[in-house]
Amino acid sequence: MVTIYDIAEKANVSAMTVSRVINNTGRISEKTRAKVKKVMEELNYVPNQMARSLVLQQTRSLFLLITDITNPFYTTLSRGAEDAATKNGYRLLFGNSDESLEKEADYINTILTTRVDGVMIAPAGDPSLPHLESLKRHNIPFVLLDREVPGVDCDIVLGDSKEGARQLVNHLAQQGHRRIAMVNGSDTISSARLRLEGYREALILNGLAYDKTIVFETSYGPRTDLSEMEAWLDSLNPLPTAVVAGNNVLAIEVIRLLRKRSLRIPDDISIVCFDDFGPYSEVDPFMTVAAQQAYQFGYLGMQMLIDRIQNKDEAGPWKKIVLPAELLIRRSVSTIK
Amino acid sequence: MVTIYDIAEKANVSAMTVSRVINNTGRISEKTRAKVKKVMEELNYVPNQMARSLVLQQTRSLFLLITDITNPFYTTLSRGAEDAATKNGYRLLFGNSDESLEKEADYINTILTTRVDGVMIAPAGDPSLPHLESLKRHNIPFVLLDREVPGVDCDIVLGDSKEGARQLVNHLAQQGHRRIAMVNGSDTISSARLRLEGYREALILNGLAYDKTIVFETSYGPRTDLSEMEAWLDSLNPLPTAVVAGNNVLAIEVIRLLRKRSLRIPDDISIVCFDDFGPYSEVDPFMTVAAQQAYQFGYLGMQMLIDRIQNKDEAGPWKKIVLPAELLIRRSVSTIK
DNA sequence: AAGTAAAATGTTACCGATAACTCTAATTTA
DNA sequence: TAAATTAGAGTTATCGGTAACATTTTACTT
Repeated sequence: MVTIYDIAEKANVSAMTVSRVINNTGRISEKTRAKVKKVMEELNYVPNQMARSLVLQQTRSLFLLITDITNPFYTTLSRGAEDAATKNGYRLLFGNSDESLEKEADYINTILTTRVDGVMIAPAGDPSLPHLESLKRHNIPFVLLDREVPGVDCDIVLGDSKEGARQLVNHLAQQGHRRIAMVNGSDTISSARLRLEGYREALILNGLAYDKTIVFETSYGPRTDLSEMEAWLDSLNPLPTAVVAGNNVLAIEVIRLLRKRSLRIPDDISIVCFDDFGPYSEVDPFMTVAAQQAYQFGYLGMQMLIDRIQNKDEAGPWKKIVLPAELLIRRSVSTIK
Repeated sequence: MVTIYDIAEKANVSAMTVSRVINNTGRISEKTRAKVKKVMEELNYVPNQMARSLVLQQTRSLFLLITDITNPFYTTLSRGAEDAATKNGYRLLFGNSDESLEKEADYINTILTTRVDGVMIAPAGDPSLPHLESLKRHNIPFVLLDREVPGVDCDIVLGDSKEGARQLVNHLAQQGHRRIAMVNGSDTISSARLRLEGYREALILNGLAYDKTIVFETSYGPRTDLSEMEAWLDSLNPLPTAVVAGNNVLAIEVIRLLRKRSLRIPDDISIVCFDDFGPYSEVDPFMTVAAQQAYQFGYLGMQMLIDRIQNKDEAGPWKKIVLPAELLIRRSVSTIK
């Protein structure tokens, strides 16, 4: 491995002079600068970021931890985050926790040991609290995405889950649906709680009763085994005329089960969900959704994070951005006379 | 920041003893070990990976560079890579080059300066050559994904692009299509060249002429401006009865343009493409595709990479894995009498 | 009880960079 | 022309760990 000492020796200067050329600091004569640069090229020199970070006590890199890399909500969010990070001269690294607290813990460990300058994180849920406390303890600035965690004060970007759920249910009610089921993410996740609340409130506002036997709670992430969900679905008698899914992944899984039973959508049963399907909705604009501004989640969150990092001393009040969801009416809901 | 020296002082031992406790190396009495561990907990000690990597000359982390984080082919591939990396005790970092040579160069720089142990990379194209040479020069093991780069010898995982394209065209021909257009990725990308070749060969085998005016070449990645593609589409007279898209992203963009013209699929025009849409095909199994084994790309590639890293000295011959594509017939192709 | 092997711990140097300070030669100023 | 700046370098210490070697304890032999 070529080091600044190798360069220094070959160029007949001190290592410090090489460092100055690399970083464009201090005073260097044009002649020496040229000489050093030439040697660097000749030897294919690449600075060692670890050595540098060790002394500088900063890495110029940020971390984005999402819970499902195959979910277009998060990949679109990632693009927003990436754009904002790059624009500000930061390197962005990604991690995927898979909605798992254990994987999240591993990534938190990576984050702490590699001393990144800041973190954007979609927490696995309320039990992520110790992970976030750990970040706090070690003074690593972070921004929460999409999910609040009780007991944690920080900058955060949220979607308006309650209002989004209300819109979905209102739409179904307006189309004449009276028996509306819900498949939702875990109760330990703030957005799931709010979506359930919105669902409930909208039911009542539309003169419908809330019936907890037609609400199924599970994980937001894709599961390998659908049998539990299947058992729940089979237990419903009569079948609901519509299902609200807590996110796009759940919607797909419900659809898979419905297809298995040869139930047609929307003829036999209607379905709506949170989050759009990225570009794939265009292939066939089928699902009626409450679309969230995924790109903005990432972009705005990243701006907040960088802001926080660069003004670490000032420590203004915590900021909270709430982005509204938009109801996109497509073909997955039937009208009931 | 708490260091091993802080621990050492408080526990009344030397820094080396602390290091030994952390790494479970050397001989330590149970009493000291317990004492040191207690102090580490009290002070919330987290090892500094940079300092460690600096002396160990290895990071235990790998890098995966993909070209489109919003493409389900790559996100599914990522999951495969992640699983294989985690299983082997490696940390995996992701980067997204967006099919851009410049962004790729930035990531290569990150890779070199951060001294990761190995890299899996879907190169932006043939012009990625210098980037890969750079990795070689600095002795960083890498595995290529999905795309060959002339002039580079290395381990690689490929899809059978030629055969996949043949299958798509054969299917169209069997359904009676005679005028089959193609929208393809850049000629600087090996998979695009092979897909074009497969398309061409299959045309001829089906007694159809190859007409280069109905082949449009562009980037695989999503573009913000569709006007060029639109102009090409408008120039086609008569309109082809079917379009083969070089990947899923291109298929979506073609569909967007066709919809804009109120052309119905498959009634007015049929479309097929390479790569499936991940779970989203389930929402509405619409598009007939040559599905690639995305997860396997990542998983097998990662295994090769780790193998190469762990047997760096042995240096066996370069390995090449070619994964077949599977034709999934759905509803986007009409039958012409 | 003295000698020795094994176990437990400590010392020193180094990984590759940069900050802070020092030094020398050239240039400016009075 | 001597004194004071200033430009252009170099020296040394340090970031937080670990390897290799050195040393001290402890346990075991005879």
